[in-house]
Amino acid sequence: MMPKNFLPITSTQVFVKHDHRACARSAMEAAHELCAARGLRLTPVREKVLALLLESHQALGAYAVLERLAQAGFRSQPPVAYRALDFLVEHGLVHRIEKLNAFVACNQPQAGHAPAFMICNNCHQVAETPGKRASGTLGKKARAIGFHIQSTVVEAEGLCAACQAA
Amino acid sequence: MMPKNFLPITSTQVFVKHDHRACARSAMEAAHELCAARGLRLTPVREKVLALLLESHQALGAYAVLERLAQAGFRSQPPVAYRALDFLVEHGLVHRIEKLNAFVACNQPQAGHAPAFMICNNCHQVAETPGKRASGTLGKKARAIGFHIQSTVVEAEGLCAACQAA
DNA sequence: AACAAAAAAGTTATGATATAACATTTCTTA
DNA sequence: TAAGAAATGTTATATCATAACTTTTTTGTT
Repeated sequence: MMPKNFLPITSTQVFVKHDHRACARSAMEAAHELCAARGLRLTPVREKVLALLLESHQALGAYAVLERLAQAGFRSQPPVAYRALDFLVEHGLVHRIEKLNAFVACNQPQAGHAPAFMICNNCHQVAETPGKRASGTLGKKARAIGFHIQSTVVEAEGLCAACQAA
Repeated sequence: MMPKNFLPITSTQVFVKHDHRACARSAMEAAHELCAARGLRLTPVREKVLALLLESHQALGAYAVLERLAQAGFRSQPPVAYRALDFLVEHGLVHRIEKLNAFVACNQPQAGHAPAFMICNNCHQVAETPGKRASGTLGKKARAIGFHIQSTVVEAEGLCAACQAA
């Protein structure tokens, strides 16, 4: 179950000013509920990594995460960050952005199997949009040649509305 | 101009048996003509890297390319491979597959600005399909929020028809 | 409570991918 | 043929990621 006050942020909102405290808090609550529901353990490192990623809508590299973990008193070897990130990605609480070799918190843990991303090259924020698997040209082509899609990467780089204006 | 006998391979053909000699040869001819037309220098390393990638429809990592270059008598420092790959990618003769941190030769150098890829997890071949920039859900969403797309990454992993059968 | 099994975390080491920076050579063209 | 541009040579290092093994913590069972 989602928290009663759960209001998933939409890609529309990521690039504009919003109540980020509430945005991060509700995502964290959703993560806790999802883990409870599935019998997963959101251990201190895992929760901390998620919290770090929820601080902004920017993607963080594994070593940036690691640095912040160390500052917070956790161990500072690469596997510490990678294990937590792997767990969070595996359960859909965090997404990997291939183009950046970096990670963003998921806004709607319950929703998407095939999210797409918009990456602003100026403010470095990343918006997620819940897209369906292979809805477009690619999906059509895949069906045409009998290719069975298991996972997709869909990422657009460009400029968000605010950064175009400036 | 394309060579008169230029028959771009389509994504349909990549995953099935085809005359690969002809496929590679025509792509190389197309590359030469494209470079001639744009005043670009397809130097020996660059041509060799393209030839290596044209040997199969599998993606090669930069260090795999480097190894083969060394075997062919070229220098063996990373920048040798990366510079050639950068050149080829910049001019659309080769594409980078983000999911694999690897590179594939382009089948239709003249065509695409926003290609999409199907990566078979079994035979490791990669098919390119010429998709338009942001034709689907993502493009619609981007327009809706005023996000200006500069480039896209669209990659699907899965199983090609032949590998599903086996 | 005591134990065994499983999961997570600690630790060391290394592998894989990518680029910065500067020197030298080759090509182009005026 | 000299100057500038482009490409290549070379050294060093930055960045991203995982293998492999040990120890600790948690969980489930008796």
